[in-house]
Amino acid sequence: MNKSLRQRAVLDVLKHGSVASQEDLQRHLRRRGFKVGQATLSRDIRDLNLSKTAHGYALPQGENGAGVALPPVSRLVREFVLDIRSAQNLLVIKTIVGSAQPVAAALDEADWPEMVGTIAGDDTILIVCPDKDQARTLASRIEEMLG
Amino acid sequence: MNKSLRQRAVLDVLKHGSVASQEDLQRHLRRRGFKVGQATLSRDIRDLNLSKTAHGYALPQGENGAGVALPPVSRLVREFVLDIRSAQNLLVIKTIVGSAQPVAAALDEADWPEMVGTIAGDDTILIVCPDKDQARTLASRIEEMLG
DNA sequence: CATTTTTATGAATATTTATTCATTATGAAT
DNA sequence: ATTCATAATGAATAAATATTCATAAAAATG
Repeated sequence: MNKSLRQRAVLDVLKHGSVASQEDLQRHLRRRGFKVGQATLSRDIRDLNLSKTAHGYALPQGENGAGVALPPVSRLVREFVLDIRSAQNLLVIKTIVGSAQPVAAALDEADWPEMVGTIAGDDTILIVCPDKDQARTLASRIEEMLG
Repeated sequence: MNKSLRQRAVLDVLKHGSVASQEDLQRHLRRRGFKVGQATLSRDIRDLNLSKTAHGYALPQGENGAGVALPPVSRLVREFVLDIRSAQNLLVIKTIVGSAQPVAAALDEADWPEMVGTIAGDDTILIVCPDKDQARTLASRIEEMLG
C-alpha cells in the first residue's frame, strides 16, 4: 500500500510511453513492481489530474510534469531512505527493499544541480555528483530530510 | 445529418459551460437543435481531439479553441447561406432554416474586426458592423465565399 | 440516370472507467 | 497496548464510452 511512490511511477510511465487504458497502465506498473487494482488507478488518475485523449492518458495541461498534488520528495525520503554515505563524488543511499527505483526516479525529477545521474537497484541508489564537494552538499541536504 | 455544424456546436458548448459526459453533451446539443446519438458524439470527440479530465471534457492542449480539424467558415457559408443584404451598418444574412444559430456562432468565432456582434434567429442572422463602409467590406467578403 | 463508393449514422454491444461497499491497514490519542 | 478515526484498497458492480454491424444518405463514376 504505497500511494506516493505509485503515483510518481504513474507520471513516470506517462512521460515515457503512451498509455491507452487503465489496464495498460496496470501492466506498466506491475513491471515496476506495483501491483494494484484498476479501481485504484482510476483514483490515482483523478488525483493526478490526468486527462484522457484519443491517444491515451496525458499529463495535466499547464502544470509541469510533476503535478501539483504530489507529496514532496522530502516526504519520500523520510519514509523510505535508511542511510546515506558519500564516497568521493558518489553517494550511496540505502532504502527499504523494493523502493530504490521509485525513490531514485523522484530524486531525478527534483532535478538538483548536484546530481549528474542515478542508478538504482532494489534497495540501493547510487548518485553520481560532479565532484566531492557537491556530493557532500547533496548528502547533507538529504540527511536533513530524514528529520 | 450535419457534421460540420454539429462539431462547431460541440466546441461552442465546451467554451461555455462544462460537460461531464457524452449524455450531458447530447442534452446541450439537443437544446441547440442537434439531435444525435451517443455513438456519434464519441466520434466527434475523437475527431475534435478533445480530452476528458476529472472535470469534464476539455479543448485540445496547445491548439486554440477552433481546433485544427475544422472545416473553414467559408465551407459553412457556401453550404448554408442563401443571401446577404446590407442596410446602413447592418448585414442581414438568410440561411436555410435551422442553420442561422450555428452559422452565426461560426462567424463569431472567425472574429473579424468588421463584426461588432450578431443575433441569429432560425433562418436569419443580423450582423452589426461599426459603420456602413465596414458592413460593405464584410458583405463582399462573405459574398465571395458563396462561390 | 444507374451503379458503385464513400460517408454518416444509430442500435446493440463490447470495452473501459467510476463508484459502492466492505475490509484492512495506518496513525493518533488516551 | 487498546481504542478510535482516517485513509487506502480490491471485488463487484454501475455508469460511461468506444466499436461493430447494418443501413441509409450523399457523392463520385461510368
